[in-house]
Amino acid sequence: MKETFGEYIRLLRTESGMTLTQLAAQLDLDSANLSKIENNKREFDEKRLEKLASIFNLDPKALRDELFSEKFANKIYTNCCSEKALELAEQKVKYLKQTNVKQVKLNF
Amino acid sequence: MKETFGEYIRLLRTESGMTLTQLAAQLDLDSANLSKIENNKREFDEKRLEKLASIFNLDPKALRDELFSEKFANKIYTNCCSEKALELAEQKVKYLKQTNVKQVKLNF
DNA sequence: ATTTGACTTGTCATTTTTTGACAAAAATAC
DNA sequence: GTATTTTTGTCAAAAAATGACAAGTCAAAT
Repeated sequence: MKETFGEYIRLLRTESGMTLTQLAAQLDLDSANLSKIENNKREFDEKRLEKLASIFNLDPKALRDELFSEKFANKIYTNCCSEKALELAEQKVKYLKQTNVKQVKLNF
Repeated sequence: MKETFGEYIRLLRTESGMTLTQLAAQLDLDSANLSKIENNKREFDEKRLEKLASIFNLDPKALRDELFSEKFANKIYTNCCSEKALELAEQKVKYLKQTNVKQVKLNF
């Protein structure tokens, strides 16, 4: 059972005793928007992943997986597709890697 | 081992002896753009899922899962995040459902 | 060799979505 | 009370997806 990415950030932030404004500044972000992120009203932008990781001394790779898992879960939750999509995705990743399909990079 | 969504459409189409133009017309889509979809250069638009399912007599639910799994796999493949994200996503979906978090609907 | 039909690729204006920014309202602390 | 922190709403600007069309390749048929 995992919290959302926003809840995770909030946890990290409050544990380290920072205010929204303080963390937002470090992330080069408006505090109002960080608030929305923590409350699942906005997505955390990929481009701030590295900075977030370094602020809290987290493994950037792991954090990236956290962020994308968030996006996947969100997709499933709000688009009435089943968890089966996740299993299928696992197969597809294998297929893509094996065949080296040139795939366009899409933005979620 | 699964083909991409585009390859799947192409399979369905050629098996039923249709041309790009014919299928595109049924999907209310430009044939050039359908070509791109089949070649993984564009995404298939969600709003055409129902129509696609009915044309080929497929289960709309299953087709939807196929489409989203495609998006997930694509994300992982082009964004250097690991398959771990899929497992994490599974947990998160459970969490979201359990806590009924109000989540914004985001577009991938 | 030319035509025809099927498919591919590139481009671009329009539309849609996301983002950053700011103001103002709640909530919380002092 | 006032100050600080957080939340919410809004909106213009930026970014991304989409539809549309022109021009290209290729193979088969004649």
